[in-house]
Amino acid sequence: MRLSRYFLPTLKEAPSDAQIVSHQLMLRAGMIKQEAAGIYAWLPLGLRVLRKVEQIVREEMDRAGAIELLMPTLQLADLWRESGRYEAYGDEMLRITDRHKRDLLYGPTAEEVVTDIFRASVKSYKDLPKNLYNIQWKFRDERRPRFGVMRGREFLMKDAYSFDLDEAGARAAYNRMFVAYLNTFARMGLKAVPTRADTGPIGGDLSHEFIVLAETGESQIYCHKDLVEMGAPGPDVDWDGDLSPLVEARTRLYAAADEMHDEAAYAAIPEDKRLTARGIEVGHIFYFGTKYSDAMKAKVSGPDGQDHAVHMGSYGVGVSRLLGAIIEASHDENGIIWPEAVAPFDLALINLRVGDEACDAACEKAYAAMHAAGKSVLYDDTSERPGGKFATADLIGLPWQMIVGPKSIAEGNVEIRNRATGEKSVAPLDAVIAGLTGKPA
RNA sequence: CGGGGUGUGGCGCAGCCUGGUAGCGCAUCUGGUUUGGGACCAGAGGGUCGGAGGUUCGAAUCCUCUCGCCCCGACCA
Repeated sequence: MRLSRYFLPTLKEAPSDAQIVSHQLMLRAGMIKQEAAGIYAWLPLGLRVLRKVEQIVREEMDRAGAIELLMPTLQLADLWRESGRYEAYGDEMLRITDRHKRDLLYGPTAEEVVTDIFRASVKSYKDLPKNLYNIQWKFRDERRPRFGVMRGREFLMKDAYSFDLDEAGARAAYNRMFVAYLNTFARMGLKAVPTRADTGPIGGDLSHEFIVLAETGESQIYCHKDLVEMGAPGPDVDWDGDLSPLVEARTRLYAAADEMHDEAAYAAIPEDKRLTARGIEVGHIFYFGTKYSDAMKAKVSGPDGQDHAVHMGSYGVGVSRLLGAIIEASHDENGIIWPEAVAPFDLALINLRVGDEACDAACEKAYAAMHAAGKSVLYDDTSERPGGKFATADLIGLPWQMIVGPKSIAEGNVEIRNRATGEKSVAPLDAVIAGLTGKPA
């Protein structure tokens, strides 16, 4: 993409509304524009990142055996009356009436809809287990939206729902999601700590929040240090096998947010292994038994010939929130530093002297070569001055910057700079292209 | 929802206390000089001061109401 033709409204100063660094940087980098409290338009650069994050979530869900569908944003109130949540949900639910005076709502979550879909066709235990998910916009009319996309009213969420014949099956489904979440966040360059969470009226040990460590996070967490560095199991696990050892290796170590904190258990951790930190909740998984299947009569025939209410779990990832979390975890005083997996473009190609024959030719060559190799490039072909170009490139945080100027190109060289490390080197154009594309010069 | 702020050109702000018809920086446009880390000179455009009502000869400024947005608190992907 040529910057001269792109839509990238960057800001030198952050709007005073933005209080935390990720919000400020998203606005300054031209990723989002606020339309109302907690409601944002996704500008081209922001949308590219959102799509990348979404795709990673999708791939990891698919790998774990979940099946994607897409449920509507507008749901029927009657379905929620059936589950008993229509009145209970309160003011956070955006209620809408259509021209026929029928009560609708903008879905804050989708247990009712997915249960309705499930019960309409699944009648036998032989069709289990199933895990259905979608990545769809949600709306929760928060009392106080804040921090940009971290707590928007409208937000993009991946929500998955598992259906099993019994608790043992549900536990296996839970473990698959647990491992999938570890892999998902790791791919985005995040260290997400699974912390025990409140299971509500269901009880038991099957609810975890995944918290990304970041100084500006909203949650205070207490955990065993080893948990942070334990890493993710990776894709090559036996998804149909017993994943509990992987899960237990992590749940065995203490980790809790302040509302679940147990000071005595924390004190039992060796002192040099204790970690208290701030964090951002990016995922939440839980098992809720037959709460909805009972209320909504989602039953299957079991091997015993009897009807059984299915055991369900739900698994959420705040996709749009993840962008904020990634930036909170990865930025410096100059701007965003995107992990390669989610960067909106692979390379910032900076032409320091647009109109100079040698500079233009070198940039065009690099631009074409990168595209031929399947890499995405944001080519700054504007007549902006060098200082501004560098500032913009740092602000939007692409992993690599190739700097083409008249001084170095006279010797056939360009500069290549890594945004994260700041390391620079000067080398012949072809060698730099080869390094970036993985193809020999 | 309780408490506290705030609203003046695209962004950041001053002016308000003590009423006299709107200003600064950045950005934008034109011309020129420049060009390796947010240039310089000259010129230009852009604001019914969130909205409504009131006081007054006169309101960005004072009063009333209202809307938006932000922060702190209790809840959440």
